[in-house]
Amino acid sequence: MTTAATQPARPGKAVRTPKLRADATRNRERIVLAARDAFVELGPDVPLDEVAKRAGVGNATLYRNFPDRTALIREVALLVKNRILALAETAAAEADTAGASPFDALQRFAHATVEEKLGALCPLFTDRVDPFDPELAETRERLTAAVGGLLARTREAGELRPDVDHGDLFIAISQLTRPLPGTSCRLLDDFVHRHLQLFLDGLRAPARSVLPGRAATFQDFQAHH
Amino acid sequence: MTTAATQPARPGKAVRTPKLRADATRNRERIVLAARDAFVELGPDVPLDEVAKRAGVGNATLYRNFPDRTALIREVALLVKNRILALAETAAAEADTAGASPFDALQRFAHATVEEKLGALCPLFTDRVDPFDPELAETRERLTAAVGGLLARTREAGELRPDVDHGDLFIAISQLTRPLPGTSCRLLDDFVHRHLQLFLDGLRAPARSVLPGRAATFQDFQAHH
Amino acid sequence: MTTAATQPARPGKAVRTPKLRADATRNRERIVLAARDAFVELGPDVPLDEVAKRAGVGNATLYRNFPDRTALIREVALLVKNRILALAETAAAEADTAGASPFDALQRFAHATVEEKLGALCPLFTDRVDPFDPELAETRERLTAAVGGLLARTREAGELRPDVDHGDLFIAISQLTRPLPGTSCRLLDDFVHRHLQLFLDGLRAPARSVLPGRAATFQDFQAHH
Amino acid sequence: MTTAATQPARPGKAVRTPKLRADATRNRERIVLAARDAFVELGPDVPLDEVAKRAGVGNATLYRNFPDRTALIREVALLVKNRILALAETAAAEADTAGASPFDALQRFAHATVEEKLGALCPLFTDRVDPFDPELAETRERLTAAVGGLLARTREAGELRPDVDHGDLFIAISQLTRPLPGTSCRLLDDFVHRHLQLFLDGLRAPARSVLPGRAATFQDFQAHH
DNA sequence: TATGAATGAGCCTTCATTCAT
DNA sequence: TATGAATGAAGGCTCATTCAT
Repeated sequence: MTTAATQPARPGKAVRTPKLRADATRNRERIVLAARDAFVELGPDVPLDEVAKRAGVGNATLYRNFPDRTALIREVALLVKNRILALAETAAAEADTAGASPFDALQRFAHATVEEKLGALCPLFTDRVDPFDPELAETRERLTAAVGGLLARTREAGELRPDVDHGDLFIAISQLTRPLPGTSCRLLDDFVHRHLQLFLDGLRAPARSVLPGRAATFQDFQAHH
Repeated sequence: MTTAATQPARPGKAVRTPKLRADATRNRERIVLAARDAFVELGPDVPLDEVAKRAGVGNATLYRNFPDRTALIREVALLVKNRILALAETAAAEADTAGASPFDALQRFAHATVEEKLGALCPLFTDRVDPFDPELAETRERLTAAVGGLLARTREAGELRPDVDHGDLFIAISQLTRPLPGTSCRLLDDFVHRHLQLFLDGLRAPARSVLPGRAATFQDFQAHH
Repeated sequence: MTTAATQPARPGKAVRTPKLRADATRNRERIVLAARDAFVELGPDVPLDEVAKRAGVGNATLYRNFPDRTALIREVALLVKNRILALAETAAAEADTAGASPFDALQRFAHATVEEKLGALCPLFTDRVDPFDPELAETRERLTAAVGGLLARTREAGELRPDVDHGDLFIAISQLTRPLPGTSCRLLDDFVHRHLQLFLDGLRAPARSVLPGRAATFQDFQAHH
Repeated sequence: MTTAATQPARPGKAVRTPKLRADATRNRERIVLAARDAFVELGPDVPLDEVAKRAGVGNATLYRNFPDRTALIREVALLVKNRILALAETAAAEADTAGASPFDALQRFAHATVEEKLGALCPLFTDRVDPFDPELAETRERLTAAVGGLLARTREAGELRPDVDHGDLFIAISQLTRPLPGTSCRLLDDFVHRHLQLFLDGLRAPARSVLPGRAATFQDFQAHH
């Protein structure tokens, strides 16, 4: 989806070009996946040589594809956000199903993002990706829309306290699920879902307190992540 | 002779004897405070030269006082834990006041730990301090006792859901209030108290869900922090 | 594929394949030789940056090839021991020649080791190389065998006092020829062969004294060097 | 002997001055002795703080007495040379005793210098002390005279080969007894006297070889040590 | 004067990034 | 294009030397 729409019809030398491009694309993907895993396991300061080794490519190949760490992070961000977008769209659909509890869909979505390592990867997104990057912006908008729909549906069903917004959800999820640096995040995993659930319980209507500050929007989440 | 009990009453030359030592002690303190702030702002990998610069001393002076990063972290941990201990003891006392709501005391304590940067400093405590350090152990025990009393009181008052323990509180607080590395944590501060409050709302009795896993004890918190 | 046996007969592109590797190998060799010379001239604590500069490479290149000082020392040790082994084997052959004086061969060998800087490099071998390193062990065994044969032959010829062994020879040679640290060893060279000769005169049968202690074996030499 | 001839007769304030001077002198001596031992055990690069600690004084006291490492080395050199001078004078006297073997006296002297760590300390003397230092020069001359007499006596007795001189003796002794850097010199001590004896056997008349080069004088030894 | 503390310079090592094949 | 190698710029830490008490 990233750099896809290449001319398949061109004759001549082009016949060999797609072959190479397939290889290159394969390499790109392996690097991005390796980077995501390395970031999750070793933290955002993992040496890029380590990423290259995990991807099974030379370090220079990594640099050829991603001129610097920021460019690689951008790709990981895109990957993760797209996967979370898919989860959000699924959850939104579930929430719209007749007879279903929108809050249940919301909860499933929240817990599912943990598996996508949203928390582990958030540190990457901070002030290291261009906030005006168009492709990221598009994903962001679609994610905002999907989660916005989900929340709206939940609110309409009277299950969500009215004084919270998308940003509150995302910021809190990413905070609660963020592993300690240098720790293989297994340690935390024992309690992540537990504390996330406590937070979700706090989101449920009726509100049990008056919240300080204002509701966080997706903009606020972006500002951080 | 090492630290405090210098003759307060004696005038004259006697005041000059501890003078140099006073200077050194002052330096130690400045370094620890600078370290705490630097850790909070720049994360646990902040160059020690940066800490020295902030403290206004040469880097070797830092190394003279703290042979390595671990020793410095230990001192910061001690400082922070002692300050939080004081907060916990205050809160426990408030909770015992007739007519007061123990949960209110708990909430005030939780929000107060944010100002002490509990979350910012937790990453330091992980596998970087000796878990058997006696001084740290003592502080830990006193902290466990104080918070344990506070929670017990709250539980007895029927304000706390029964399926949570100290560890849940500390782990979640430290996660929710942990700033992103490299971010001046002002960004997060806008929402920290808000999301902490949502979590506290989730802690209130009656429980709104069945929590997965088991209650986290202070041991679990220590294992991480 | 690693080192040598590249197709010598094949023309064309095949010659280019090992090219880069040849470059790297060349670099390794330059580093080892530069290290040997630097160790000889400046002593075993010479800054590795100095070695890198002499080799004409960046310091990180040195570290890429030799992860630490020990690894570099190991390579120098191997180089020197192999060169001395060659001398010993030559001398052993000469000693076996009919009509030749085995003691003369021994003396030529001893003086030749001076040019190989045995003494200059011995300090490196002490407790800085793994005593169980297999490659070093093999060289050591072959060296022991060659010199042992040479000494046995000399002893049989009645030219060597009977109360000495290999270790006495090696320890004394390395001591007598060891330059002062920080001294370009030219100063010493004027007298090294002279004093070595005096020592060799002392080795000659018949013994002119009763030696204290016991004969030093190659093990003893290894223990030091 | 170094800074001794202080006016004992002066009245007035001077009565307290000698007291202090005695203290200071005591400190100087302790520092020099500690330095000698530290040099022997840890090598010529031992941190001066280590020397100060061994001497039981603050590091600044060391610097007050010896402005830099060179000055301290000079004092150690003086101390050691004076002690060896005493040995040489004793040996010369023994050599002159009717019926005694001058070569035996020479041998005893040579072995005795080992205990004075001549070899261990020689590296200090190299290009780190001023060759024109008058006090050192005086000691040197007296040492030359004493050993010269001893050698002359031995030569006259027909026990010493005629083609060697003082320098040969001193250079070889210091080489043979020099410990490996970083090694507590116990390791070497097992064999030092043994190899020194072999060298002495080589010195004995009649000469068993033609020596290369020229006889080394005390000047040559000084050039190195 | 003697001392503990402070300082700056230097070496080892790692890592992001570039180069040559 | 993909690769292994090379590079330089930091950061951690030690030590000789100076300062302030």
